[in-house]
Amino acid sequence: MPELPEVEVVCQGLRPILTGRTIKKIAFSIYPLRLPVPKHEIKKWLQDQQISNIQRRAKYIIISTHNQAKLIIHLGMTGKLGIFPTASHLARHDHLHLQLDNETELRFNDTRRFGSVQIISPTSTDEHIFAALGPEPLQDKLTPEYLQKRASKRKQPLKNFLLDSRMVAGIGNIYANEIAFASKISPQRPVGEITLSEWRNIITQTRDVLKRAIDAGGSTIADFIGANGQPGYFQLQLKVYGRPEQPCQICGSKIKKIVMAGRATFWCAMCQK
DNA sequence: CTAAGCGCCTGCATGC
DNA sequence: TGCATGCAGGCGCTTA
Repeated sequence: MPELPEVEVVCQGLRPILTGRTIKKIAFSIYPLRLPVPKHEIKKWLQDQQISNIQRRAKYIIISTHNQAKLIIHLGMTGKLGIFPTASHLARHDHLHLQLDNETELRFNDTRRFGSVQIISPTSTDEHIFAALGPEPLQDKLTPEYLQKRASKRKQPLKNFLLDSRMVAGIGNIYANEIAFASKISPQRPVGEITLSEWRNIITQTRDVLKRAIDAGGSTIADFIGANGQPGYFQLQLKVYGRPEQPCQICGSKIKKIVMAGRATFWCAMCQK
């Protein structure tokens, strides 16, 4: 499910619910996630701590506590977070639950276990989890000049470049496709030859696509808080992703599908050059 | 340094 | 009905 907009919606939904709550009890499943779960450290730093804030960086969810610890959750491909009554049954693939001081608990469920749960201790200045990440697409640090510089002399296709979190943070396969379409640039165009004004437009389109997706997901926050954790009706607005052989909404020619960097890639060969 | 490929997992749709 | 195959929205590691 989750790319930047979905993760942002999750953070927005969790913020008013979790902020100010105290973590009373922490438990884990026996299954490993993609990275080793530091169970002992998590209990050590989060037990009986009050939650101070919920933030997002790239696709990471950051749950901060008053002792300056940070719980870092990545949803991977199939991760979900939800709030449930403490008394309710755990579901298959629930891997972490944080019992709160109001008879509810936060549960992390991840079928494929591509997600991760990490902790940054209060004393640590080590933020290596985030060290290599490029700028947030919705923040001012992302500029046309920056992108042109990172792209210079590279032959890498635009779509692969957009998917590289070291260049820009948080863009996944769906939105890389949608951004290339909105920018009218082929996903296969080598980034080294993209002009400054094209980069300016790519940034504009990126922000537009992501913001509209966040807004669409935002309307379903109430759903996700309950049982099913399925944010987002933005899929109804997707122009190319998942629409092979269907007519382009701009020119009517058939949407093409190929595989790039091992990922499904969709585009309109008429509109995107 | 860049760029591509693989593996980690489960579940679902499809075709025989 | 069963079984094999391919595919899925991420990302870190290895290889060239």
